[in-house]
Amino acid sequence: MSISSNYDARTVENKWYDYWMEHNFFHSTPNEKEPYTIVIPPPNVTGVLHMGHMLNNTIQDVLIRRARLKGFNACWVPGTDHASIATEAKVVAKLKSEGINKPDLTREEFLKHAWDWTDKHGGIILEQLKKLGCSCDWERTKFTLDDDMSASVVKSFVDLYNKGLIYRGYRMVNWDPEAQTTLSDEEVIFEEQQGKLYYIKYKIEDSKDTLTIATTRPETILGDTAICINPNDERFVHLKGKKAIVPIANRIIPIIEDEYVDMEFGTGCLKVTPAHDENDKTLGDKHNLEIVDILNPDGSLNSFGLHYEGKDRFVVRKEIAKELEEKGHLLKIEDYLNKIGTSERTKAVIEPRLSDQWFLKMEDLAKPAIKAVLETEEVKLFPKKFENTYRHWMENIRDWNISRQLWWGQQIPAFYFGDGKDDFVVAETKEEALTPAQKKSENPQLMLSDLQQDPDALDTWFSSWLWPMSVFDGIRNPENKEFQYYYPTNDLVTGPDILFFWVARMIIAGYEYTGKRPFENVFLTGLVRDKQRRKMSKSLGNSPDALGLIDKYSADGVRVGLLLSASAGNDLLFDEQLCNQGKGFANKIWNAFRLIKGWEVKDLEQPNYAATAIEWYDAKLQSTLIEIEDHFSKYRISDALMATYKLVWDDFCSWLLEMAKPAYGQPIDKKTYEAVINALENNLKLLHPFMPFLTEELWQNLAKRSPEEALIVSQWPEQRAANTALVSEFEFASEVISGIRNIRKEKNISFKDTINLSVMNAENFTNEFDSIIVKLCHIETLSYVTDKVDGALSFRVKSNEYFIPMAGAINIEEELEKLKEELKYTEGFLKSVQGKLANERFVSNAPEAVVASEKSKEADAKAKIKMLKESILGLKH
RNA sequence: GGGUCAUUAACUCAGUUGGUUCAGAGUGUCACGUCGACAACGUGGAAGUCACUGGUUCGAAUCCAGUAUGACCCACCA
Repeated sequence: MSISSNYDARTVENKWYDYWMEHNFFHSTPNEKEPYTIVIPPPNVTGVLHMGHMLNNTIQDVLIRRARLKGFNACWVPGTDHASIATEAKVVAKLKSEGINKPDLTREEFLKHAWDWTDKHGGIILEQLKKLGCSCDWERTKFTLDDDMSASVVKSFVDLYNKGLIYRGYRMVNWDPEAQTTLSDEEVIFEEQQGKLYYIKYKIEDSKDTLTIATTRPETILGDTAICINPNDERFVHLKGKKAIVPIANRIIPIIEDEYVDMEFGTGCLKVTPAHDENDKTLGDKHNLEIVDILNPDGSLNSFGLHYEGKDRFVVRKEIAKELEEKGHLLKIEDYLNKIGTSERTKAVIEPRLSDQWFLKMEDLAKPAIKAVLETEEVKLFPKKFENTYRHWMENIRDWNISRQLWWGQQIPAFYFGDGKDDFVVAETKEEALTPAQKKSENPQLMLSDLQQDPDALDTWFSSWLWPMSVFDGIRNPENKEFQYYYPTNDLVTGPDILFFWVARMIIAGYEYTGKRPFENVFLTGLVRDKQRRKMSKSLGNSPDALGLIDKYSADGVRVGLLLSASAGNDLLFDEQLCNQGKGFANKIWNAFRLIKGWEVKDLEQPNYAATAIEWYDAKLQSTLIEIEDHFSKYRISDALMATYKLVWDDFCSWLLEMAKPAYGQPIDKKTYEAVINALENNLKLLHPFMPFLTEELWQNLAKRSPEEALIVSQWPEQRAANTALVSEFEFASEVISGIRNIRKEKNISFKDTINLSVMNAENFTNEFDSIIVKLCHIETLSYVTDKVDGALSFRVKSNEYFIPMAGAINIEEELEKLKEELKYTEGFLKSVQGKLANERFVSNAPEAVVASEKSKEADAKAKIKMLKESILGLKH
């Protein structure tokens, strides 16, 4: 038989994914087993896989596959998000490229286009996740705009409204002039930008006096309705009670007084534009100022902009500065660095704008969610440092603007029957709205056709905050069997960038609707960056093509590469090189398999070395299992992988296989063979969550297996007490082996030549490993001696001394030098230990165990010094 | 402006409540080795005043204070 020395992942990966699907291994239904549930952070329905998705979905798959192996009923619910603003923007742009303007379409026509777009591009990302090996329960795939999901959202809106938590208010909101919708505070990203501060001179009515204000947005003077000064500012006493004239507009506005004005900043005079600034709005309300809104929804000026009407705000800014200058109103312009709010999605500069919107009161809702994370720890964040961020946001939470001037999303279930401020009712459907509307309007003749539904849609996050519940229909039908079984879910894996958008709100919704946490553990992955620490982004072009990587390095290789760099809680610097390491690892395992498969098995006596090797490996596996378990419990996925990596590469391949393998061309005994196969199978189980494809391939190649015996549904190795004594004895033996290898290296003794070894066993070390030492170091005879061997190369492990007789090869000077070095070091070490022990405060204050260990160090060092001195004397003679 | 976190080998990171033989890993690098699973390999080596300055302690990478640098979060200063 011949097996290629290169592992061919491509055909293998497709084959096993199909096999798993065919046998329905990803599908879960409630049963008597304990559930382990993850709901996917739903990616944008029309998005494509990027590195961030690859990372967090690989982690989820690792967790799910491990849980499956550990005997849980593992259920990973996949799905996509309708991403209202992002998707609507894409559809609008696409229509525009076809010469269609959104305002020319009816809602129904537009939605038809949007659904066409979604059907065409939707779900591509889910197909890509399959290539990555994700074992999602595809039968449960959900979309946030599915009928049942939307019904849940509408139901919760009505419910929260009836509880008095949702209200409609005329407020200052964040306006995105490009998408022409409002945004929640969280969707506004502040960016530092180099701007200018314009100093503008205003005339005072019936006076020759002037005053100067400073502003970064000179176009807004057209919306000024007052000038504000600090009442304590002595510089402006003469202005009190006077009126100022707005340049260009020549409107007369009052000069008001308020301590809000910072006398130190700018000129000490503040222009008040209540329509375009939140603070000014507050001032305006306080002083009953007029509100002059100068902007159209698209960011151009309206009729209050006078001759600038129809021009964009940024164009006007330049032109009005020029006009002010020409008319002598502009004193100076300074460079000024300030923070500008921009839209998270469209990047457009946000305008504060007054409008009627829907809000959700957050303060009381947040309380149980604060408690769960910070007090009871019912919900745990990993890494823990995010608890501070969470606390800060939650304790300063503001009401959530949930309405969007978009069509793509759940339409707000509010129905208007008149033009008055309160002429509406909230109900799940228009039909249900009718009776209450008739009552409220005191008009029993009111008909369905008289009701107008609010045109706005809900914020996407107002649907995804229900996700862990709504995917199991827990909002509409909380008593259903599935919801009762799968909820609360176990782990949530997502990025810290949506901690507020999504995670915190899910916790809030979970407690509000079920009184329970939505999940127990939140693992916040780092952001994927490139080697220069830059964020991966489309515009920088530094984000590798996900599928291209899989094609190049195999899905297993990419998974390993990503996880190797994903240390807990840190951003990860992605380096393609690591995927290559993953690919190399797969090849290493493949070749170990090849070696084993190539052995001829016979009914032979098991050699001593093999028996010992196998016993040791079993102990090593057990101690590693404990270590892996610990890493997983702390979500240190990369450490768990590294522990597995070392177990397989170093302990299994480099040690066990070298120890157990028969001489070239010789057969192997059955007992050893079976034990090695068993060891390999255990390794495959540990590796499976990280490298599902390769491991299933080898598993199925090792034996003929029925579908029920597939690796994906096998059992995680049983954990027993580890024989730690054996593990540490082996470490001693491995030091002996290294010592011998070192000497071979230094003296250029080829591995093909046999050598002899004499041991002066001062440590009384077990001879259990002798047969292994003989085998791995190609030793002719191993003997124990009580006296030093003359004319031999030597090395020491603790106070044991090892001799390799080598006529003519000994350089006395060199050997002496080596011994002296070791002596010098050991003496220095002894001195420091004795120093500690001579310190009475140490002896009396330090714990007993620490003192005892120092004493044994002292004894060891003394023994070694004695031995070294004897050796030096021996050589000198 | 407020806050959080970081700073350990060339790179990426571990280092649990201060205390086992002079601080560990992976990668990279260097030397040697192509033979018998694998050169995507094997064996071995080099490489760190634990950012800096003080302090607490018998003992500090670990605790405290300050400084520097960086990252992130929050915030309405015109």
